Amino acid sequence: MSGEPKTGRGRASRERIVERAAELFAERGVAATSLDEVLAAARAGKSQLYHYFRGRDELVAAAVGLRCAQVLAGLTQALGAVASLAELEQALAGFADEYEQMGLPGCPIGSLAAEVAERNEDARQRAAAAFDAWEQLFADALERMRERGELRADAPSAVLATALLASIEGGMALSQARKDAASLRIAVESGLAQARTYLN
Amino acid sequence: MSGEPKTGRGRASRERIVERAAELFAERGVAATSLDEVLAAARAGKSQLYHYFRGRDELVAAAVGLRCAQVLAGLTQALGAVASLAELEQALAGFADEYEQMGLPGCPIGSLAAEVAERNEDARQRAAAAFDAWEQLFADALERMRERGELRADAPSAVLATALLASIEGGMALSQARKDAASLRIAVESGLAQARTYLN
DNA sequence: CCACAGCTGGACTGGCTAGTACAGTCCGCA
DNA sequence: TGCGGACTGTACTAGCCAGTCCAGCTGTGG
Repeated sequence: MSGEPKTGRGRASRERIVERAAELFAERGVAATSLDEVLAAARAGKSQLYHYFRGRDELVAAAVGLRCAQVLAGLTQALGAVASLAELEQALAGFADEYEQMGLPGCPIGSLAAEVAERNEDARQRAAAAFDAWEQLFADALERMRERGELRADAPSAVLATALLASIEGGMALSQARKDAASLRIAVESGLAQARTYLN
Repeated sequence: MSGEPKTGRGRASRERIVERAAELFAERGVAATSLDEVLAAARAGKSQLYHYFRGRDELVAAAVGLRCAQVLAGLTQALGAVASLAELEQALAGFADEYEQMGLPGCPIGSLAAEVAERNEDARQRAAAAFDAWEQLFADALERMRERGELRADAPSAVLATALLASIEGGMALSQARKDAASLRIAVESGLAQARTYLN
């Protein structure tokens, strides 16, 4: 029953499994990845998996959580210090470039979220929390711009952050389906334009 | 090998299969629906399926195509005659209400697109074409507004349409993950605000 | 009323899946 | 050295899956 590892060796095994699962789920999709594939990649056996997880769903939730944490670490790196519109523009342009270079996959969080939302409540909550955190990064950045006087005092940073995130998320969805980065770039620009509305 | 039906009876069988497949794929996801489930729902046997389709992938592509056509029919109904910002606002508010009432599923096109994009080129193209058509509905509506003098002559209707669609798509993704319609409403409002920028 | 192409029912195959069972190995500790 | 709990390798089960196969039904043109 889903025991936490109690030795360094056990912890290493558990982590190896979750890491590989997160990679494979992100790469091929959750439904399209079997436990056997995960275990082969992690060089582990069934007994390890069921020693640490109650079943597939619990592994999926853990892997989604790990993936979200990894993505958020990158986003925090890129957005955590943004305090001007120019910096935000630059960060988002970098994001779009990276995304295009990876061959226009889905959103690393959004794809998992969509696949998991109706089927695994725990995993859904982790993805939703990741969206919240991402949105908060935008809100904080906008707040900093406001404090520095770049944005007007009445700029609704929380709302703008939601709108910006939705634009980016939708832009990635369109770009993935169309295999063309143009949609994402337009969406990002539109989100930024919305913020510029409140420029001082 | 994927023969088109040559009698009314055959055509009815093929259609029954595709219709049920489209329903089940939309409801439970493509990967989570087996051919046996589709065939049971359509009251058909394996031999019928393989009489009309080369295999699963071809059925998936056909079902995605049908679903997209159905959704587009509804969208055309709602957006085809929009010629003012007020009408656009009303149509989108209606769309958000409907979406919320359905219990915040994913986007009827976007979910299929995301699931299918990396795995079934034919189906991906059909979803992408549906996005194109949806976007064109927005572009046409904005164009009508411009012709009527509501929008300035320099309003870039194609770009605004892409941005609006991305906002909506992303809003639905966020709302699905969060199980809260607020994100979608904010995203829609943001897309509209972008258009209002070009109001005369 | 027959021929025959189009269509249909459903049993069957082989491979893969999640999950179980169990016989171990490893290692800190006394 | 040997006890005991943590951990591991692997064979196994039962069920499901896509896809195959073929015998038989249907209904239309001659």
